[in-house]
Amino acid sequence: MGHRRLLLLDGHSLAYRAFYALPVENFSTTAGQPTNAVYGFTSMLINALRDEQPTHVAVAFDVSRQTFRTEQFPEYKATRSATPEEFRGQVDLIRDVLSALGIRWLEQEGFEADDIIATLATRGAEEGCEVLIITGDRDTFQLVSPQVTVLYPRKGVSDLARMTPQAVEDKYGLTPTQYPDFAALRGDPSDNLPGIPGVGEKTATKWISEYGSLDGLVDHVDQVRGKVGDALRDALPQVLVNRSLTELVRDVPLDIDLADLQRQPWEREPIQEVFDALQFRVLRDRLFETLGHDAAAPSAPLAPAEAEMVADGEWESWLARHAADTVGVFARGTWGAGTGHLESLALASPDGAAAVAELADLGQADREAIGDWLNDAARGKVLHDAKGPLLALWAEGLDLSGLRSDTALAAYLVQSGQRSPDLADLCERYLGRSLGAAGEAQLSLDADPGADQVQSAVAVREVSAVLDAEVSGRGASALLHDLEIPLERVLADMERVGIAVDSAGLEDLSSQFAASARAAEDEAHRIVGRSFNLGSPKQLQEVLFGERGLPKTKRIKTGYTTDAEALQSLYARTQDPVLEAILEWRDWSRLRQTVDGLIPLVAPDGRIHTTFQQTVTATGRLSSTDPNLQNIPVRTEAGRRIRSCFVVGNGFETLLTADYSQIEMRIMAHLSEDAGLIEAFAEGEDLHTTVASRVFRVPPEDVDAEMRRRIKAMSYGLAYGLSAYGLSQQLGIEPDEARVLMEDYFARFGGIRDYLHGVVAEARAQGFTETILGRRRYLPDLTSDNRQRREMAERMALNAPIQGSAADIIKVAMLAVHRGLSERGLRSRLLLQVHDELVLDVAPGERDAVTELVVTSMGAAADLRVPLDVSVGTGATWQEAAH
DNA sequence: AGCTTAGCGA
DNA sequence: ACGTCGCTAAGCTA
Repeated sequence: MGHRRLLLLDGHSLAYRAFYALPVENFSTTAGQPTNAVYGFTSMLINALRDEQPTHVAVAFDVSRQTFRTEQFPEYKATRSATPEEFRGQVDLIRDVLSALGIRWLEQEGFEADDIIATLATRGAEEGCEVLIITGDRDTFQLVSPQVTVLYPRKGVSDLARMTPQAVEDKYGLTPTQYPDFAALRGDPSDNLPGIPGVGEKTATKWISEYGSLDGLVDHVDQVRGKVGDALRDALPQVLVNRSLTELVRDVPLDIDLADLQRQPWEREPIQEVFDALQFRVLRDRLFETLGHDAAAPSAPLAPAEAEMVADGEWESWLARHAADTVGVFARGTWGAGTGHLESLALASPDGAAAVAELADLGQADREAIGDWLNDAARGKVLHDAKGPLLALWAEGLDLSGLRSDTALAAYLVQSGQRSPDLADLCERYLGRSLGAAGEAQLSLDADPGADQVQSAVAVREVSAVLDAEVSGRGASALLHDLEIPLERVLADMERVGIAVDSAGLEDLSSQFAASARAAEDEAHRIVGRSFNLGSPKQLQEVLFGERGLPKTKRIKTGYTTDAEALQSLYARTQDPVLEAILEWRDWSRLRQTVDGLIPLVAPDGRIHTTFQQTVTATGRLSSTDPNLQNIPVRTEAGRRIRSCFVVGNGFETLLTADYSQIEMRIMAHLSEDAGLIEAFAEGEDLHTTVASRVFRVPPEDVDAEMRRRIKAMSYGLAYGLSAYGLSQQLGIEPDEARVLMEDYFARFGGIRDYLHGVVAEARAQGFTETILGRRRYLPDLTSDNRQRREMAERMALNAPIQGSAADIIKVAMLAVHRGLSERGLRSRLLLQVHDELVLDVAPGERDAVTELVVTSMGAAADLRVPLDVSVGTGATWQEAAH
């Protein structure tokens, strides 16, 4: 066995050091959680792992202030001020970091972290380990020996003094064993240990070196002359108390062996997750760099598969021999914006055979053989993120049937909430193997250039087997195989088709919006009397709060907010005309920006082909990128002019939009089984008016606009975990008034309150929430000691089943619509999904059939305790089709 | 290049 | 601190 090196850290002391060394305003998450202590601690830890290369690591924490020392001396550390608010919670975050890194942390009731460290250091040294201790507490200097070194932060978190026996002597003129004697004489203000009047470090050192130890000094205490001698004799009892408190306990009962502290192979995923949550990007990269060089770290590469050379004309027979169920396929090529280009396909057969087909090199017969195989639904394939390859295949005139699984979709269902999984990550996680090690071999000349691809194809096969079992174990097989996988093809189709736009109309809007923005900008500059960049929050703050002396708004990281809400309230108070001009400029330039973002994305076919992301949201929704067509303006007249530029396609009769009305409240009614809410839907009148009439106990006709507005905000807010405070803010009423409103609401709709409480309790017990189709969202923070994190998780738990079930339902509807169109031989086609809305191009003569199909499909997508109401509109533009 | 602010949608 | 889920653009900072 090689040389063992044990690294011990004092969690609390280092966290405190970091907390005071790093400005909290520079270290917090966007959610406002301070992270300076976590950052500083983690940074020190990473540096130590890198520089010291320990084989064993442990971190010790204090449990509480009550220890055997406070029993002996109640004043011990009594003058320490209360823990600052910003520090609290950060220790838990440090523990999260340690857990992710696989590093053990220890605490023991009645003892301080120092005692645990002393115990482990003593044991380690006895067993022949080299021991390194990082702590901000100088009492540990007594542990220093030839085997034990203390690393003591001089200042900040990066400058550590290396305290060897020699270094202790150089600094204090004393040996490490003499140090606690010296400390007892000197006293320690931070621990509230009194010193001796007139005796400082100099005298204390002199005495200890003269008499060798505190015991020696006590034996000769009568010989000490002068006033300090009297002071010493007076204070002697206290000095002895000091000495016993300073002595570290070296035999704390710890249920742990040195072997338990051995460094574990690290897992990328939990580390990624924790560091992402803390928003430690740089630190994360530094960590991976550091750990990447660890001997223990990298897992064995996936066994390299030999790619067979398939001769010209031999593909049909190769496929017949090898391509049984289920072949891993890895496509190389490019794709996006509804199209693509395929370079090659790597195939990995279950019999171990593998081959690569370079599309450009294929003869006619081979191409047909591969095309037939791809199209044969009876011969199964698995891919990773098949939507892109599917687009590329289509662009090559090929197609794909028999997609048995998709590792990206399976991984998404198993661990949503994580960023979209790439194949290498999955390989690492589910096979414990690394992917891409073949890349090194590629540097040599005789390396097989297809090795990487083949390896990926093998990985897809193997990962898929593990993941599918995992999915099945969670009861999510139907969700994967009957919903997400078939939907992938529907989305590819929607992307391929795209939606037609009126490019000239967009160009017009761009110049109109630009002109209006310019006018507002000129006006703002004129009022201020000089030119400045309206788009710069920084300059805007200078102008508003500096030059014009307007009252300060809500604080943000970089000063004071200038968001629209704040500017409007400022305007209401000050009537400063520049605020109007700024807001107007913002509106126009935002519109122009939206339009200018669309124009370059219009494809040569006159259509915009967005990309739907199927594996990014935490709740199961789709998202849309390049461009995002799920946030095209609709609320203002000018915004709707943009919608008017999305038009019916050439050769089609009309656009059709269909949306669910109040789907989230309907899901709430279903899940909560609240009789009142179910009845309110059954009545079919205006929902918010009906609910308001019950809450306010007045007939529906007496519900005025304000009552309806409040109830609507309340109803929707509930699904998001709205607090009384939040409701009061939104409605512009007092928190007490909002609280009364909530109480009245729940008095009539108690089922909702019970459901909301229940969903959080259940999620806390199970660790996850579930949608009506069994889509899970894991929320480990529900049991966090950190209130902010816990409450955030609770709101997510309230919302996820509702938002996620709505996503499930419209996905089911999309499959039904897509299938219905093709089964009925209709030419109309799905274009867009906007969470609760579908947009279609309707072919001539198909309006009634499509309307019927869409309404039926959407209405029947789920069997809820309330009906699913669908409203439909048609028109030449997206705007006209709205209803 | 990455973070922050702002703002659009459901 | 105080309602969820997204995406994009611009300015600013390193």
